Amino acid sequence: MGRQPCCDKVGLKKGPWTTEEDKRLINFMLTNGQCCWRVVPKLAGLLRCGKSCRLRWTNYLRPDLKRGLLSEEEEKMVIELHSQLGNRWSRIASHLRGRTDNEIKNHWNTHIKKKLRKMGIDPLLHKPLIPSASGVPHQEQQQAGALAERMEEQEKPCSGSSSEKAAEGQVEENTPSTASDAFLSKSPGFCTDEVPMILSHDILASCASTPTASSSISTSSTCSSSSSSSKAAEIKFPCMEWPESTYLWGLDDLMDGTSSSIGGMKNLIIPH
DNA sequence: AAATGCAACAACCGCCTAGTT
DNA sequence: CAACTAGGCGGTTGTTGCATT
Repeated sequence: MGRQPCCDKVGLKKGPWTTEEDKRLINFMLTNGQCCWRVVPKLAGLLRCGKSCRLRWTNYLRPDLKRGLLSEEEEKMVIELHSQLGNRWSRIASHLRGRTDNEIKNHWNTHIKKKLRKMGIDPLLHKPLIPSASGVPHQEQQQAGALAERMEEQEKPCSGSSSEKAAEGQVEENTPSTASDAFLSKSPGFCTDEVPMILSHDILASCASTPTASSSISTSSTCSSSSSSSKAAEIKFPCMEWPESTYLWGLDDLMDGTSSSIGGMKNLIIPH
């Protein structure tokens, strides 16, 4: 037989996370680090499934996350990476320090898509939009098919982790071939060669040492449109950035009045 | 000031892959 | 090797807050 089921899904809570739940999860993660998600809700005293905890942690509670809108540079990077990788948000996110796949996906759907369309660039294929009599949906359908073919071609040489490397290699080696590529190439100094990969030891190192790029950048260049978020940005916290909800209950509360929990952060293994 | 519409984003759902027994 | 699950990913939906009427 295989593993035990992740959760019985009976009596589990759904919907938005409460402050209390966030607090419990953060406390647990700080104390124990990331382990088997299946046991996290049980040990943390949460009526959530492990999947939900993982999502909440990776997308919102992780201390190394940047908050607020993507900067112009980040947007360019996303467009460039999307032109090469398609909707592979997690892979795109891995090139952007402190950003999650969910965040990038949302930003793409709400901001970048519109921007590109306004500029006459198709957000799917990164090529100039061609007005067709049959309407956009049909056109997009064709383009989606073309993209799929393109992606397949990119993936052909190998599979699994090796294909991942291949895709990344292509990102670095490809010359501008699409409209958005051309647009991006107009921006001097932007090059995917310079895109840093986030490795777990980077994160750990940044938490353990000096304030990171995320803590210095996010408060200024990526300030959120919401007033509450900018309120959160006013509060300084050494070497890591916490979401607004975290600020609300106070650091003493969160850290349990000890610095040992921060030390515990060193043991965290953060994916991406 | 209230109602309505829209935009942004957090969270869920379902599928896929890799790992375990 | 087959059966089964955990974890991860991408698509979609639901909720919330803001802007406009």
